[in-house]
Amino acid sequence: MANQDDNLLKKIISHAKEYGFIFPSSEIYDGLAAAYDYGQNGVELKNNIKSFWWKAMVQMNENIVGIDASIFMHPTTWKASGHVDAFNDPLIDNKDSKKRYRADVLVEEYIAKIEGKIDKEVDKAAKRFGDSFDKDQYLATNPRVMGYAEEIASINKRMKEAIEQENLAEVKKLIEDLGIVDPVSGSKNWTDVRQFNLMFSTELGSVADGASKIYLRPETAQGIFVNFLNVQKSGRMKIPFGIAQIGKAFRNEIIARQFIFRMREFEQMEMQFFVKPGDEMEWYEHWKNKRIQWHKTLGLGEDNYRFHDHLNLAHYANAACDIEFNFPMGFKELEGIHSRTDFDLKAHEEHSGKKLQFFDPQENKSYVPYVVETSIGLDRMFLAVMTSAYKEEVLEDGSERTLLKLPAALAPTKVAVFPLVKKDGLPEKAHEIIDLLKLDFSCQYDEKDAVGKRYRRQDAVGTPYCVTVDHQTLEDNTVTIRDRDTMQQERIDITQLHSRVADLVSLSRLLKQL
RNA sequence: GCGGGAGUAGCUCAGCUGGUAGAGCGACAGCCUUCCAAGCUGUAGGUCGCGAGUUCGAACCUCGUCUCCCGCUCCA
Repeated sequence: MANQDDNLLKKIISHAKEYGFIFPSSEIYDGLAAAYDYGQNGVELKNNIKSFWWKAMVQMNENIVGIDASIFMHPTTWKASGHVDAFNDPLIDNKDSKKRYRADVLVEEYIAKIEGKIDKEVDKAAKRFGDSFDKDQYLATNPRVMGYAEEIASINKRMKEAIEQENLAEVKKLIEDLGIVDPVSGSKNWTDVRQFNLMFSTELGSVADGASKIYLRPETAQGIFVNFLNVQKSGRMKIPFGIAQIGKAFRNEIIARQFIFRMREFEQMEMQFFVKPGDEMEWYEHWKNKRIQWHKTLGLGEDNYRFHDHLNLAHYANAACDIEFNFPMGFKELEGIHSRTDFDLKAHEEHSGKKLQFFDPQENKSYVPYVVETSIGLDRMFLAVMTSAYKEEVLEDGSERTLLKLPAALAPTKVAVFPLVKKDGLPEKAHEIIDLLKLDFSCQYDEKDAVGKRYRRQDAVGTPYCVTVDHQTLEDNTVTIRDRDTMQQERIDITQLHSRVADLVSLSRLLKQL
């Protein structure tokens, strides 16, 4: 099973490359780890996924609007969001237990042990001296306690200096000098200390002293939060309302793996829905339902989805779940739905000094709204679509075909048009048909090789419909239209072609089902 | 980071105990004119991941290095 699934991922990777969906980044220079480029078919599929999401979220909901915020944001944004403090850790691994620790935490724990010793001395002394015990005086005069205190001060000083100078070798040396052992393995077999920064930083030249270090955003959500007031005021938005955004985000993952599933540069489709405090659970349930409905409408297979409720909640959330998809490597997170409380807006109020509140005319008072977030990984969605679409079929005659059963509305090419043979005016007629269709649908023309081979080529890139011009076409203006999945053909009049195709491949057909 | 596997044509791979590269599919051009891959002819495409070393000679042996895949670790 595992092997088969490994093979499936490998096949999808090869297929994606061979047919222009996804290429390894900078391949001619040996590639760049975990970065991928979307090719000519990939970009179409990706754009179609975006479009389906955007229309489902923004166009279909009167109270949701979209924005496109800058990737660069004021550095304080990330202090407010908690990203700067929470993910700037010196990490160290124990080679025997294979456990990873925060180096500063190991040192703090060591200090805590010494503090424990001081406390013991204090307790002992308190018993000895009885009522006349003066703790402060004892701490200031007892030689043993003073020794401990000095040791703590010295460790703290070394640690502080090392961190400030970003001298990771010194941090390691400190751990070695202190003889700190792994609590699991009991060994002192440590790796070097490495700084783990979740966020990519870069320099912004023109910003004044000290503030020139800025980050590439690790999530798009903050671009929405900092624009909460702008959108609410300028759009005259009333609670409850939402702000949607599609955009790139960057995370320096410790390990980026599994094709486009976990990349350091990726694209998110997020919507933050602002609600009245107290209503958040109702809306959390609402969006759980809405989002799973969106997925199921695509028809990738209902069994391929499941919810996973978070038991350990993040610092900002009071409820959270994932929509997981059955990827080749198993069920993995595809989308997150989080009830983020008022954590973010409050944090931005504190750091910016601006009121980020909504005045409720009914209640005649202002409040900081609560937020329900839906956040889906676009690249992961792409992989989910590819995973469910990739099929190897054995046909009745024993021959095989490889095809992508993409939802028609997402397919990079909607219609391929072929002349049965490339003479007798058939190619010209085929081009006329393309001119008729290309205003609304992405089309491809192909006259090379036997027509069966051309069908297979289109199957491989997921084109849902192929139209073939034959000699009869010249007589009665009809063509055959062939369905990718069933390989069945139907002969229809050219004048009906446009409306027929529109009906089959349109996004609105899916949107109606939401 | 640790452990395992792998890098040869666009894809899948072969290449013997070392003798300076092959196949199938694919692509392109042409022939044929045919409604579901595999008819015929021709063409293009590889400093065998990269760098050293051993050797008269390295895709093959040695060392180093890079990249990819899988598992563990991390994933607000």
